[in-house]
Amino acid sequence: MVNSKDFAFKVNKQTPTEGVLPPAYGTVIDCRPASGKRGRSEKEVKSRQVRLTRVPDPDGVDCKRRKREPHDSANDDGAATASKESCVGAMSTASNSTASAERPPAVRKSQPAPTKFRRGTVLKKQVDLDSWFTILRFSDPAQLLEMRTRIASCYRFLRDNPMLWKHSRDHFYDDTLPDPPSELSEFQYAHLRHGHGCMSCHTKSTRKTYWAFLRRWCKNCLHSKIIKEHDVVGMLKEASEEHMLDLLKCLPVAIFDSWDNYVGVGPGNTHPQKNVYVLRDVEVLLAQHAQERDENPATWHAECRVWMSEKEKVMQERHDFARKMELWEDHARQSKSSDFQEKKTARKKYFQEKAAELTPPISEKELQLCPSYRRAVVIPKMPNMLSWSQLKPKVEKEAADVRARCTTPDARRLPDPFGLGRDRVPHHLPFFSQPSSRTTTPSTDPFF
DNA sequence: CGAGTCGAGGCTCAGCTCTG
DNA sequence: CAGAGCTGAGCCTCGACTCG
Repeated sequence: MVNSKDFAFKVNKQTPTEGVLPPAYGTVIDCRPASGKRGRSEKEVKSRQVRLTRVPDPDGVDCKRRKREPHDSANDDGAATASKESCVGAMSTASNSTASAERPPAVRKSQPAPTKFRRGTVLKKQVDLDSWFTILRFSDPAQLLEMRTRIASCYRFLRDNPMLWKHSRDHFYDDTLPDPPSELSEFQYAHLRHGHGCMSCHTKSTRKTYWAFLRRWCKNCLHSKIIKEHDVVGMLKEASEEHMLDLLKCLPVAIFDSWDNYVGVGPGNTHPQKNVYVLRDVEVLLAQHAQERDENPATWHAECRVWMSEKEKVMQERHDFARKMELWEDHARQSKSSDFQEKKTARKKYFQEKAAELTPPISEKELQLCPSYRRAVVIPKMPNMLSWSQLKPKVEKEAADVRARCTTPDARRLPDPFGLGRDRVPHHLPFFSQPSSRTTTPSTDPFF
């Protein structure tokens, strides 16, 4: 920020982006005291935004340091314009400088200030739907889901624009997420990925989605709904012994381990893993099978195979998708975990370096004894000056406490802080140096 | 200049997942 | 199957910023 007599000139954040950059601008904030004529005649002195001009500095003299010409002072109202023109003039070539000098100063219409959002204040100007579409295309799918479920006015818009979800998904996950199967809408897909809560008993904390079943259930609900393969075979045999094996292929299947934990999408053949189905899926399939058979008894024998192959195709698509999704989740989990580990390591290293620079320095072993440090290094975020400034006073206090404890006459009765044994205290630490056998009183030196 | 707002980061805890 | 580790939600504090 540059202060120039009654004006504060703030350079707004210019985030670098791809492609052609928008013209840089700053905000001129009018700080003149509302006195004299201005204070009475003008209702409101508005701050304004102006474009910034890149000024080459061949002579090492920039616009701000330019000597003020006598005619400048004569025209105080046009000071800003004149100054701006001189900057532009410095950038212009010789050929166009004359032309630009002759041209009357262009009156640039100041941009309206961006709308400020205030809690409890309804915006007067509505944002049009095209703008919303563009904004939401680049939003986090989890955020879209939140908006669709919580904001009534967004519900229809998000419901009627499936491409919005797809673009948001592709953009946010960089095209790495598998496309949903045909039986799943984009919203349902997002709901399974980002939603929380059991879809049966509505337990809030459930997060695990069983992609083989396209459902998110808590463990209790999952176990109450599943049925083992030999029971399914019995049910199918009872309905249609002839088509039993084909019907089995029309059902979503998952693999469970010997402790009844979900392993992944099925079918699996390795012992002791077992194939598990959802009872409701079996019941629905059998009901549909019976209905189709009863509606067309004459042609059913011929149509049965077509009907089942359609079902099988859908199920195959689901299983392929579920496998891809589980692989993706595995990969995402691993990369997230290694990313967190890197951040924690960086945090540890940064805090240790900063602690070593203190007076007196705090060593790594001392840090390990500070609860605040131990808590701080498990937070999976990159360290910065702010996080260190928050940790520093706590660590200094705790390290001082540790030192005080270790030097009191009772210290020998306290648990060994390093677990190294009383005679093996780290001698490199100044405050752990062994007291002389002749001195029995604690040292009066604050740094021991 | 004080009150209000907002976002970032710290911290805790319950529930979930992983591993042996 | 149990325990360790991870994760996200919720709450809190603090500093930056805005408004009246």
